[in-house]
Amino acid sequence: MTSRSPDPLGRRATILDVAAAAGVSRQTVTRAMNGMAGISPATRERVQKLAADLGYSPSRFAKGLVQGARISVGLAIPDLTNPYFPAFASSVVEAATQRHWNVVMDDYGHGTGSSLDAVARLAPQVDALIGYLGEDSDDAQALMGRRPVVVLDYPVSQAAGGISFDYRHAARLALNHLTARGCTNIVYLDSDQGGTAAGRGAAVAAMAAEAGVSPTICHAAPSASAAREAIAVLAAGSNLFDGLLVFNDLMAAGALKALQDSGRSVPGDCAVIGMDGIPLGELVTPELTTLSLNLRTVGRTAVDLLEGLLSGSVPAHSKDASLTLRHELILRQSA
Amino acid sequence: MTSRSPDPLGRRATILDVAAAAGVSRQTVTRAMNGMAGISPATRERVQKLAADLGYSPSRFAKGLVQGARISVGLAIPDLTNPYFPAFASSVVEAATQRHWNVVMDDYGHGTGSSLDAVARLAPQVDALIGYLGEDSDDAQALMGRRPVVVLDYPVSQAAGGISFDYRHAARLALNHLTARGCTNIVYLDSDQGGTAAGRGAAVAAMAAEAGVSPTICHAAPSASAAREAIAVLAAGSNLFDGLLVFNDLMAAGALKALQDSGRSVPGDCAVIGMDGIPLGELVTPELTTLSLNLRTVGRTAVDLLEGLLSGSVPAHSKDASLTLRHELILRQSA
DNA sequence: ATGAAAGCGCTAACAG
DNA sequence: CTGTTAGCGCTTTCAT
Repeated sequence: MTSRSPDPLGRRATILDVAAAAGVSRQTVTRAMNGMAGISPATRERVQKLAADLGYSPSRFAKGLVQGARISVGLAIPDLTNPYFPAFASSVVEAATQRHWNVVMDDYGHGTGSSLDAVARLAPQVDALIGYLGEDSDDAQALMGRRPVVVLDYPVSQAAGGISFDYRHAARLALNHLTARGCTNIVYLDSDQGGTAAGRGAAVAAMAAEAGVSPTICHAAPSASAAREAIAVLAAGSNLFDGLLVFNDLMAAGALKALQDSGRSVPGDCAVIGMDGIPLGELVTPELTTLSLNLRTVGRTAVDLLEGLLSGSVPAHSKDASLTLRHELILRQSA
Repeated sequence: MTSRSPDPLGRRATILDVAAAAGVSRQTVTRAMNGMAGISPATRERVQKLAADLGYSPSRFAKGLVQGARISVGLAIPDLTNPYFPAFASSVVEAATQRHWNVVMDDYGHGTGSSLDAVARLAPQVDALIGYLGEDSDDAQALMGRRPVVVLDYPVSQAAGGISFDYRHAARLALNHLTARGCTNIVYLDSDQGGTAAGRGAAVAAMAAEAGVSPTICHAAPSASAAREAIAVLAAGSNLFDGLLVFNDLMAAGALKALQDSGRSVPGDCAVIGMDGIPLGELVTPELTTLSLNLRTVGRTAVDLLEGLLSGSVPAHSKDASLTLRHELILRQSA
């Protein structure tokens, strides 16, 4: 293998270097590299080999500048560590890939970052944005200018479009099921973080009022371990709750463990309902009854919406740019 | 808010449009947009407002071309749906973000795609690649030319660098633990897919031979449900295995469910050990004993290595570019 | 404080 | 089949 080893850091070879080495014009190099017509097989191969030897790869910037490159969408996600988000991300990536878009992923939960940091990082790199942006949604759209932002799980105001969830519907489903089961002492374990939490908590409160039940509300950080601890404390107390609705499936899984640790049987002593419908729910014991969202659908819907926004077939801020999806109650063992 | 609504699809506003609208030179616009010195506050604000109204955002290509943009690394992953990969991806994203790199994510498991398709999509977009590339590793490096590829869980040959796992060590740990527990009839549930599977399977076989045990080998697709089914079938048979080592934690979780369904207690009737150490293991019942990898470390190591490769401080193909990480046995309840 | 010129690396549109 | 010209949108000089 002939190859000088060029400093990895130093200037990369350009098309001109290859052209010079081959003694041809840069156009010929273009033709060789892109499999275009109008070049003799001999030159093509010679050029290609030379290019490989020189370690030449075309600058995506130059190429993008002249050709207008494929769309890249930024995906801003709070925490890849909560299985909900990869499941969602996965479907976004899939739908994007089908359209020959690429997705630049940013997880802002890790550092101390806010979602706005993520957007700031993403904004110069992408043509559009999908994300769980919460209260930063408006600022995010400002940073993106005219480029569309699709906000998940937060009311669209400045954002071009968004997807919300009908939490009142979900809460009604869960509460009805619990009361129909005979639960009289219900607790709702909420996330202690704003944004989404507000939406879900408020809906649960409203629907509880409507159903004439008054659940105990408690809070924990949105992780399995925090939920486990919170429920452990609660279960150790005198509260003999017999129904538990949890902010999300991950937390519900933690709650299940705590209940089990405390010797309460599920659903015998206490029925448990999660929210999200992630695959994890089928792996825990007892298997988790949950308000399920088809994550595949959510991701696909977000990308479809974005496509509409990008093409102009869906006007930004229009009614069609604001979608609402509904949860469905999946009965498994825990309730 | 003054704003003509420009066709979303049509040509985006350029710096020249803004300059014309403001009646200044493009240079002044640059200065206004980038907060540079040498411009009166008045003009700056006027230009900024105009830019916003026109929906102007600078072309990342033009900018990248002239400035040399931040590094983007491609991340090629087989299946975001297996919790192992998001956990890994998460740490890569974190480490990359700290370096002001961005990561373009591609999940090739979804479609019928091979990892090479993912690399082909990624190659024109990125400066470097990290991925679970298996047998496509060499071709991937070819597609990337001189740009470094860090391969995970597969021997480095053409790739610039890689991270492998010491499966013989892992297998020894597990087998020793199982035999020390008194297991005499051990089964190894392998993935039915090549690549990584080969490495793990071979290591288990080798270490079993060394330990003088001869496990039953069975195969399933690398998903919880496939594993569950495979173990259900096995458990229904006459094989009274008392130790089960599983290809990964996800499959182990499925196996646990199957054992439970079949009425065999874990670890009483059968001890179970998983591999990977994903958080899921703590949520299942009984909690999963596993050969754990610190995923956070794996991701960070991959990014560190890539940084070395990129800067030239670690020569491609060198000894230092080939790292090996070891699993650690975490004892929980299942074995 | 502002403007003019040059050029980043590539490909499209024409020559020849 | 190959080479020449132009120009993508931006920032860097270097003037003014």
